[in-house]
Amino acid sequence: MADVPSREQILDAAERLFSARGFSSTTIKQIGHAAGVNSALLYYYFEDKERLYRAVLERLVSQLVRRTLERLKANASPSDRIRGFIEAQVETFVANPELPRLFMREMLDHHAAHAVEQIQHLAATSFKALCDTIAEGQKQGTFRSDLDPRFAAISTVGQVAYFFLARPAVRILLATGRDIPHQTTLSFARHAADFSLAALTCGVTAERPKWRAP
Amino acid sequence: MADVPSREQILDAAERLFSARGFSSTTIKQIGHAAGVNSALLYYYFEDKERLYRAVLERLVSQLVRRTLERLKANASPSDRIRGFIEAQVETFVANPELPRLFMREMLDHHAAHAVEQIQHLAATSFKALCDTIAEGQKQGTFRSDLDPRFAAISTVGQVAYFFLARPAVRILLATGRDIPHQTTLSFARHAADFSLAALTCGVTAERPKWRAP
DNA sequence: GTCTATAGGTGGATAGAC
DNA sequence: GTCTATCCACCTATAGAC
Repeated sequence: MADVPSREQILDAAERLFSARGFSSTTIKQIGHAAGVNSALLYYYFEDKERLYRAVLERLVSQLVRRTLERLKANASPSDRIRGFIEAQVETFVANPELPRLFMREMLDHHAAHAVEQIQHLAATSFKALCDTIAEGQKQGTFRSDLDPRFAAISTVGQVAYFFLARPAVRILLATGRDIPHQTTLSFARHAADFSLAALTCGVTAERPKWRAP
Repeated sequence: MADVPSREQILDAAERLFSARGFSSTTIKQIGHAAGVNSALLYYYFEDKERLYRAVLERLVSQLVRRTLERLKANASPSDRIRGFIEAQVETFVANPELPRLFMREMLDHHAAHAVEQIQHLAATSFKALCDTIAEGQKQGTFRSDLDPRFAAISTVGQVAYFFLARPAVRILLATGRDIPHQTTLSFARHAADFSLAALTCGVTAERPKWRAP
């Protein structure tokens, strides 16, 4: 708490506040206070509020990309790699509960956007790789081929992301207390993998693709 | 454009702006301008900015609840009702692109929350009803019984919600232009129903449930 | 009902001492 | 590097004329 450089403390505090309250309702003074430094100091390390925000996003996104790509490149069957992808996604979200929220906020705000590049990076790497894995499984005959692999990728990622994003609704539905127990999160991770793989492998036959690029 | 009462115009403008920019970065003056009235008039119709926000949320949530419940109560098989639910969700989101965004923002902000009641209402009615439909399908033997119906409901709702929420990422992945064509949205709706039903019906046997309440 | 004008407060950012 | 003090812009909300 004491020996951490101020710059890091500022980034950590900003990460927490931006994801909890969003960009515009977080004030420079709040961040300074949470980081235990004077708010004027933020301008010593960062040009302005927006640059600070971008620095926070970059740290987080690179982490997610790295972790998910690792698992997808493993030398395993498409099914196992998809399981690995979902595990990596959940692990990253558990370790960094701010990430999905901050990321979703950024997408919601993207019209007045700050960080479209990060989103593009994520979509072009991690998301794309999942997509390719599904397509490979289809080519091998492991997965049913009448699904658009890109749609299937959205479904796979979406259900997990939603679990973490829609916590208030999820908590009510699961009737958990103020917090969702870690065990429940792990159960859902397993469920999500089962659900996606069931959908992907259900009724596999050698029929030709029915979907075409929209 | 001319004969619409000011109150409605204000609500419409507020709905658009709040969902596009969020609560705190939308200003009273922006809303007044977009509604074509003086910003001071907002205080004639609404006590303050937050009450206006709540009024917007209430309108939207009641709409979604009504539409989805209609379909789930129809006198059809669980599979058909789930298809109907997804269709209703997509139709509502298409007709009201602001809804999912505003709703997600509200969930992200729920720590400093304005409208927890609406979220609870939605979770306790629409979401719960989907859950019950899945459980019914399991009891009938149509759906595999080794899935937690609540988890399956989250997966079902989540993939559709994510498609609408993560538009910047989806656009890049699908390589569409600035907008996602309506046809693509319809295709995804069909996909989502196929995906969920495949996952729910895959390998149906008379085995006993493997999941237990978390 | 709808407007003009403005009070009162807060936020981002800078200057400059230490 | 870190702080104090402060400027200016802008935002919510109100007072009061029409």
